Amino acid sequence: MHSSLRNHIERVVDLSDQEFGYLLAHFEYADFGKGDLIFQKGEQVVRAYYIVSGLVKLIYHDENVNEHIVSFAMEDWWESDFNAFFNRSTANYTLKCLEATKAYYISIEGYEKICKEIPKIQPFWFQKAIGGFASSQRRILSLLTNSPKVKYEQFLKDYPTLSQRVSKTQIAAYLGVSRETLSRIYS
Amino acid sequence: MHSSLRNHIERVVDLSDQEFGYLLAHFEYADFGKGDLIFQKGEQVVRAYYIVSGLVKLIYHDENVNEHIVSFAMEDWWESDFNAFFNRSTANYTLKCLEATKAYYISIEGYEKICKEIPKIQPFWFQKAIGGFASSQRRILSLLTNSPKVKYEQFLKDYPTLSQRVSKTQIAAYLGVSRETLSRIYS
DNA sequence: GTTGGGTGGTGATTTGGATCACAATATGTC
DNA sequence: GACATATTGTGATCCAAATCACCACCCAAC
Repeated sequence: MHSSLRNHIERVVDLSDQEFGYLLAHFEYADFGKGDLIFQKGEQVVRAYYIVSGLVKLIYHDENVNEHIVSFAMEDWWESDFNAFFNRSTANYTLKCLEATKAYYISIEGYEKICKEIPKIQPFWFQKAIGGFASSQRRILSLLTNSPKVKYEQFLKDYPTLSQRVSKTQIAAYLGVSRETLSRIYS
Repeated sequence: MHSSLRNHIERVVDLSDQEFGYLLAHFEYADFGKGDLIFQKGEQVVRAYYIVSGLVKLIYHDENVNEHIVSFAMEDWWESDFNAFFNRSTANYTLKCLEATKAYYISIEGYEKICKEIPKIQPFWFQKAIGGFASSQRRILSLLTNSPKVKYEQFLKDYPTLSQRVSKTQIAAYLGVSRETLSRIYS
């Protein structure tokens, strides 16, 4: 259980048992059912989630209530409306479970406390942020550049496990392609 | 000259004269002409640039040598192939000047040294990273969601000054819309 | 069982935007 | 000044993908 989170962090920075214990004390653990909303657009308190098991999607609803997928996240990934989280503002996105999901979560206060008390963890967060930024840029380029077919192939290549757990409908929404077009690509 | 960089950083963290002096010693200053390539795809040493004046674009060339615009950057913005920079890998993108540009730049070694010697600067970098990530997500949503017209309107709203300095052709490439379509939007 | 929501394949039709083509200004530079 | 080069507008044509419309599943809930 914890070991998942600990291993995850220790891929970047080493922690003593004591340090990890202190860190863990700032997290809480939650269990969500399939279809649950972890947080919704407009909510005040946004937390950052480390997913132990399960699968979630971060979505944006436009004024026509169409749903757009900002990102997926599964085991060993972090997810949140990070803009809202770090700026203590209200959520712009909604986080919904596609599968039953177990996760650790932390508040912004907890996060800041940890950074202050265990400063050596800061590079860990920074690396996550850079990774997220880089993969967003990759996705932007894919959206700008690629045909639906290539977008889909790249998705399969980049996220082989994810692509087997998410419905084609969801993948289509993520790629910005209609469900029908996606279906016709590989048939 | 320096004051620009100093003000920029001090919007997030306060620095003593001594600290800023130490920091500045790790930067170099460069002057580029219009059309110059600051770095190119495939290059080994990638630096991070703080732009004092001028305007640049970060571009990606696909296999058909079509040019796609990852981002623009102007005064008071940072730019680099940050993935290459932080991972010490070769550039995936090319950075080209759209105007004559003056910039401070730093190597990854310099960056790491500063972080170590003046740890209180770390939140500054982190905030930049989060900001970049959030705006990338916004752009992804815009690409997924909006019509060319709305994309353009949002661009004008988000980057009023930038939109007056960049040619329509460049804006069209940034938005993922053809030059002709963009032209027809507002005529 | 049966009802119903989610999923996925596929045909027919429509359309928004790409592409092609050309003209008219700028802008630059030798 | 004159010649090349970017920039923008605009018409005509084309096509890839969206949309609309059905049907066939698969499962989960009652």
